[in-house]
Order: sequence, then C-alpha cells, then structure tokens
Amino acid sequence: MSSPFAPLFAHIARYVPLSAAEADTLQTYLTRQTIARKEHLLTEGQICPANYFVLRGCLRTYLATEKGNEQTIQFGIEDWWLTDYASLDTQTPSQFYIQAVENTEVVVLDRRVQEEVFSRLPQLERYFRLLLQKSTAAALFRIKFIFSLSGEARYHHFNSTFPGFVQRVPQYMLASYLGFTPEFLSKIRAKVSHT
Amino acid sequence: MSSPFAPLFAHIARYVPLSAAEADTLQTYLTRQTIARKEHLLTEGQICPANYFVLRGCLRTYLATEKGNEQTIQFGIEDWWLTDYASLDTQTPSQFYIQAVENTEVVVLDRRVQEEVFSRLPQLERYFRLLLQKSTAAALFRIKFIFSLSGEARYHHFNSTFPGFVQRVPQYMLASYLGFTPEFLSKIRAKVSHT
DNA sequence: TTCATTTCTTGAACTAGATTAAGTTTTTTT
DNA sequence: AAAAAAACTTAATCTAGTTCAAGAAATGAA
Repeated sequence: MSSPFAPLFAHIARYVPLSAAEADTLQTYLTRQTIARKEHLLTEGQICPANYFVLRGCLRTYLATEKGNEQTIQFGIEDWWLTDYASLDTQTPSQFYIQAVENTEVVVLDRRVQEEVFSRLPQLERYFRLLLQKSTAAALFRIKFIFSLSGEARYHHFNSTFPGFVQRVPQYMLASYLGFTPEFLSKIRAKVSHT
Repeated sequence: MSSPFAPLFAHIARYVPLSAAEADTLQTYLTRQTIARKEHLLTEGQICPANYFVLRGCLRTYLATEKGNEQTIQFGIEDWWLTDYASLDTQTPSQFYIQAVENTEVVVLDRRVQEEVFSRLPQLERYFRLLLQKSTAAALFRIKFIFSLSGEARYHHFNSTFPGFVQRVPQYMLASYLGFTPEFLSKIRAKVSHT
C-alpha cells in the first residue's frame, strides 16, 4: 500500500481490523499537512481545528504562563495523535499552543467531520476509545511520577523510558515538561557527566 | 424508571441515545456493589477487575510511595467512572489502590465482559469514547495547574472549582492530591482564617 | 565565514515547601 | 461515657529547586 496515510493505517491495524473498503472511506476524510519547525497548528484563543497524527517529526503542546514562560505539557512523535480535546469537544477557545518542534508531517482529521467518520466506521471509534484508554492511563502515570519522584529522578526516568528523545528537543522544552527550570536541568547533566 | 442503575442510565443519556431495549441489554452485564469506608476495590499487585461507576459516595485512587506515604492521584464522586486502565487494558498487576473514602455504592462493569458489551452496543462505546476525551482533557488541565500554580494557588483553585468537596475528604488525602504535605495545607488554612 | 540569535552553563543568593516532633482536637470503637 | 485511634495544628529547622545575572557555546542566516 502506498497511500500517503500508510503509517496511520498500519497503526490502526494494531488495534482494530479495518477492511480495504473502510480504509478507502476513511481516506476521504483525511488530509495531510506539512508544518515547518516552530510553526503552530493551534494558538491560544483559537478553537482547535483538528486531531493530528504525526507521520514524521515532533509536536508539542504548551501554554504561556503568567510570568511569560512556556510550559510544555505534552510531546507527540511518530504514531501519536495530538489535539486539545477540551477545545475540540466543546468548540471553545483553546488555552494551549500546538507547535512543531521539528519540521513535521501530520495527518489531519478535521473536527467538522470527526463524529461523522465515527458513525460510518465503528471500528475507528473503537480504535480511538482504545487509544484514549491508553492516554488516560499514561496521564495517571505522569501524575504519579510528578508527585513521587524528585526532579532529578524524573529526568533519569524519562531518559531511560524514551532513550534518544532528549537529543530531539531543546533542553528548555524538556525542563518545563519535567517540571523544573532549564538551569536546574543543566546542573543535573553536569552532575552526571562528572561521574 | 426504578432500575438500581437509573443514575447511570441518566448519565449515559446525557451523551448518547440509548433505547429501552439497549438499556435492558446493558443491564444484564452490570452488577451493583456496596463498599464500606476504607475498604478497597483494587489493591496494588492485583489485576484491576472492573470499571466502577459511583452511584453514591466517594472513591479515590492512590499509590504507596517508597517513603511509606499514600499519594492520592484521583477522586471519583457521584456520576464518575473510576478504574486503572493500565491494568484493565493489559491484564497486568496494578500499581494503584482504589479505596472508598465514604461508604459507597458503585455499578460494576467487569473487565471480562467490557469488550463484549461494546460490540453489542456501539452507542455505549461512543459514550465511553466521549468520557475518555473529557478525562484526557481534564488530565492535561491538571498537569497545567500542577506546573503553573503554587501549592497555595492550587488549593484555592480546587476549592472554587469543587466547592464543598473539601469537607468530604480528610485533609491529608486532599493535600497529597494537590501535591503537598498535610502540614502545608494546615498553614494555608490558618492563613485564610486569619484574614 | 562572519554576525546574530538562540540555547546552554555556572555560581551566588534566595524561597516555597518538606521534615521532624510534640501537642491538640476530632472521630470511632467499645 | 471512656478509651483509643485517627486527623489536624504549630513551630523550628532544613533542602530541593528557583531566580538572577553574566558568560560560553552552538546553531542559523546572509
């Protein structure tokens, strides 16, 4: 299969069976989009336009804090869906930004067709239910780590869970994702390399 | 309708239409369970047996930290589903406890029938997909608050978002849910009442 | 290859919140 | 109603991580 959506279909197949006819139907609802590094798919105040599946590259969700910093709350790499469900579900302005960390290619499932696709393809609804169960579980684990590990321990845990990922993002983004300052991350790394 | 599951059916109806026949079908998969205060529905090391809908009372999910403390990561009151999806999905031992904070009555959807119900009742699968979208959104907001507000600000925010809830749980549970110590919560309250 | 911008590092002073410990109040059990 | 257990408070001391500031290194643009 040489569809431009092939990696998505492969991902779906890992969760639910999807016939060729169903894949064709789904295809008519999807588009592809390329975003250059630092460009935004979503900006604070905007209604989140779609759900995005990363084909290549890396996205992040962040928010602007009152002190003028960016707080990264989520990364999305290959084979991950990323969106702001709060805004998508209720058609209300988002409090977040979704930005490309690298030059990125995504599959776009527009919010205006999402419910219609689910009605036509119950298997796809199941696929999303299963993914959402996974991400709900992941969010609980994230909260567990935030509250039960020190900053330094969170960094090491993240590194061993996602080896190599540290190289893909600027340290200040990773620091805010892990819940501390870039200066503190710098100190952790200095400590490690002196060992 | 005087089904013992009436509050659940009412909740479902807020998200998807469910015919009387479908409600009957669903009913055959559900049971009811009463749990006394401090009893557990799930213990660390056990495979999570079910998804629980709170009819009356209050549940919490917590974990035992290395230092011997309990870290509350989630509360569930009336009209909320609570489970450990990580354990439920993969049939692996849970890292969490689910405990009744008050004497509590729940509807039980056993893990062994869950997927079968969804196959027979696509509307129910949609209902859960919608709920999971909400809880994914809520988890992101939670992470946002953890990282962008001070402990004191998190307490005040929680209080104004869930007025009255503070009275229902021991302060040490709330403190760990909010990510600080009971002593610190005590100081916050002292500060407020001296105003 | 140079200039400009962005990212990363280091150190000193500081603070939000933890820890420890003892006493008080409230709730539960008998 | 008394005793026991659980929950909450207060205060002194301590520390993980912040803030601020200035310089060094890496990256990108021209």
